[in-house]
Amino acid sequence: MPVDRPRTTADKHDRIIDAAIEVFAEKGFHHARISDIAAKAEVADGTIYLYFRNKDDVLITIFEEKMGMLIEGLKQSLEGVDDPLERIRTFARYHFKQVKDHEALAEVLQIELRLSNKFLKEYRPTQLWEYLNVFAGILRDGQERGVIREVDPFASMWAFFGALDEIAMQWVLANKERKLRFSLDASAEAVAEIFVRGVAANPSAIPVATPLPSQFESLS
Amino acid sequence: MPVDRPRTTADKHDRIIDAAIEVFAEKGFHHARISDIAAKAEVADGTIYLYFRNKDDVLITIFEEKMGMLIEGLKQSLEGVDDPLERIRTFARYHFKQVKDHEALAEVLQIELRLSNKFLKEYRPTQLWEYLNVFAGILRDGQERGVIREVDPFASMWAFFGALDEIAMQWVLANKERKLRFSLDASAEAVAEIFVRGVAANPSAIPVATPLPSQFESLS
Amino acid sequence: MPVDRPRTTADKHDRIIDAAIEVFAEKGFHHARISDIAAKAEVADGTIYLYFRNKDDVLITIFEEKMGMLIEGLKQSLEGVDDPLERIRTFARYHFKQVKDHEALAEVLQIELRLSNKFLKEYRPTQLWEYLNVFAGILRDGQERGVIREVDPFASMWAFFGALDEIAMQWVLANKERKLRFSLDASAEAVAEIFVRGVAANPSAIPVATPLPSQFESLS
Amino acid sequence: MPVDRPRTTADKHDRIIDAAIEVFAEKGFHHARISDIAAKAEVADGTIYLYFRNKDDVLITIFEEKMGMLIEGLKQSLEGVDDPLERIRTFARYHFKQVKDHEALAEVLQIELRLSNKFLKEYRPTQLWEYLNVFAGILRDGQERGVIREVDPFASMWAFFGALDEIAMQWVLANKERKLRFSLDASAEAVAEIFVRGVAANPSAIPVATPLPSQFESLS
DNA sequence: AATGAATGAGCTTTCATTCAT
DNA sequence: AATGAATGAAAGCTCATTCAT
Repeated sequence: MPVDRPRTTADKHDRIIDAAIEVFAEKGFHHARISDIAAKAEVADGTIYLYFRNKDDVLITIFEEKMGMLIEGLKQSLEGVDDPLERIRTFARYHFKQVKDHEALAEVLQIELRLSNKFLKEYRPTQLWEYLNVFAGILRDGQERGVIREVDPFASMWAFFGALDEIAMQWVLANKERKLRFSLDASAEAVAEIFVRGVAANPSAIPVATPLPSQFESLS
Repeated sequence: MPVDRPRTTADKHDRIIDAAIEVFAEKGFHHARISDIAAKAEVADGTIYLYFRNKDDVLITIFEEKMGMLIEGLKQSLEGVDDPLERIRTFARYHFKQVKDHEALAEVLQIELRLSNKFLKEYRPTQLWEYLNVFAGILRDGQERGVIREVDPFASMWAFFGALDEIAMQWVLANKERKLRFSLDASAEAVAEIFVRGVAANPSAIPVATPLPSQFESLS
Repeated sequence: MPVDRPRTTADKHDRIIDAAIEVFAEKGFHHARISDIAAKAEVADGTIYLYFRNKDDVLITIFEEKMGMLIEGLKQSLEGVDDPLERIRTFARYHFKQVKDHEALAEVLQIELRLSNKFLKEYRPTQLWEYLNVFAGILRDGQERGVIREVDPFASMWAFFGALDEIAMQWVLANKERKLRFSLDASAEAVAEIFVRGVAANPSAIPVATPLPSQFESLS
Repeated sequence: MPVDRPRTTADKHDRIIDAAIEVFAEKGFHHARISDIAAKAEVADGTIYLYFRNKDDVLITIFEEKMGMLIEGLKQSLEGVDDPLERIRTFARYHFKQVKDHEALAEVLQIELRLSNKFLKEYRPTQLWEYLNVFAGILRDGQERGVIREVDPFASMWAFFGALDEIAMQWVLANKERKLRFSLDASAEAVAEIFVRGVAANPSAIPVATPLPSQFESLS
């Protein structure tokens, strides 16, 4: 019964991923050195290349694995919610909650990932589409039920994601610089409300919610 | 009427900017060499440093100068339009028209600019805020007139921009790879319609437009 | 009668030389830019090339002109001194006095000049030889008079200069760093005494001077 | 008994140092490229940076390691010599012998090292002080024995080194240009004799040596 | 599987110098 | 004589990746 085998277990893959998230968040993808990640994961530099093709692959893998988890979580969050319009709200709330709950990961996914040539220009983010397809599915379902008007699910889905993403981006950047952060919760409601009413077949039937206060003033 | 005055005029600044846009769009910011830009602008490498601090400064300057022009153009486009909801539609149409009309520039502003550490992490894009403030102004004006409901102008503005930007991004990326492009015109209408209804005080009064067809299928 | 012609006089040559001494002393020869010198001399960059072949030429000219003055001064200092041994002492005292009285110039001549490839490897410092020949002359004269023994004037001259120069160098470096400086006056006496006795035909006849105290302790 | 083991041994440090001495002597420190050194040492450019911080560090390391050896050798040379005055002569002879026996190294230490900003302005040449302290030690010992008069060991030490160094410098420069070289052996005796008599308590007791002929004529 | 020493490609930027005005 | 905008050469260093052990 081996005592003191603190990190021997072959969880090297995970250790590298976790180390990379921290290092990328701290120094940025471009300034992060493989040797930094290796040191933090307590493996040799070369070992990283047994698990990943190259530095970009580490970043991409972070994206894929974490997106997989996010998709799972999203689906779970939506499980108990039936009304398509309420599902839209749930989606927005879930999205921002993840950003708030996983700062380092959010920084990597929001910022560093976008700074990668490979990701932006060559990679097909299948996982992202799957994530967004959940939204398109909500719309299609709502359209079948007659709750949502005839909107193009694809255009709407990208617009929705763009809105969530931009606000998440601003929040992460502000958070990174320790500037006064605006409320992500309020943002979730605001964005959700615009889209709910924007796609609803009968927007007049939607009860007017009192908007949560205090938004973004500090940024302009 | 001077024919063939190849490089006499002291418009070196503009020549460098224009050359840089082409080179950045073609090779990407990171792979673009100063000497590439200099060659295309028909100046010496060192001359670029008489007009710009460094490579990043060239990129940032492209952003600032072109955004200045876009803001001007946007304001002109809105001049004849009175109805706040119609102004939202005009904004969206204008935004996408610029993307379509200036491919190289759009590629630089959509892609290369985002790949710049300096821009993303250090630069305060005042011009972007000014651009977006036009949208916030539309909302405030509409709220005063009672046409637009109580939405947070800031959150809405970022959501609106995020939606436009994401779709523009997808279009530019698809365009870059010569993949079948979806219709930006249709997207403009779709996004505009969501936001118009999303922020309208009385959405039921908005006539249902027949959505333009054919969206995004090629991307998924 | 021209009023207010502060710098119009065609003393540009001198203005450039003086500016260069200051700039070289302050930033070092390598880091000094021609434009720095031009700015301080209040002339255009190109103007410097009307008066000097290149940057090295400015440095060399400083050496030549200032050495010319030093040689003159040295000869004047020696004028009233007849005894060859005393002339050696006078030489040493004069050398160190110049170092102490002209800090910026000393820094340029002691440090920056030596850092110049051109000066060290290509230039024939005729002026330096003339300066040292004064010492060789003292020796030869002393030998004719029988006061100085059969030493090789050339070897002795370089040894003497080396000794003066090394101590001057240490003092300038210490002075530059604002470290506690040792006494140049005491050093003059010490070095002079070694050489006086070292070359004297009859050293026993030389009265033993009480050495000045406090030397160099701070440097080791 | 392995013949032909060209680069297997992990003596890369030494190989780089030796290559650097040759390259620095041949092309000068400033014109020597890292790739030149790497090629001569038969390692990759980057390998040099595994062993040295930068180009200056290579130069400084040459100084430190070689000075360490010189100090050792000096101490050995002095081992059998008891008389302080004779020890001074031994010091001078040793110094010049090293210059003559290691031409490339002498060129680097005499010339290139002095052309280095880092070395001249920032570096504290501890090893040099140790080398010179040997001389100061000789003086102190001689003073205790009453053989050497009351001279300041510090001033004398720098003067002695300056004298040796200047003559070595002139010889190396002349040697470099293939000009007629003067005799370093004769110079050793000449300089030694000046300092021996210069610091001796009883110079009259020193037998007059016939000076070695032919000095320096070719230089003036 | 793991290591880590070794590799080598890649390019911005400065600034002395020129020369048209 | 004077200007100063324009030129263009030149190389150190980093670090992702490899591969012998």
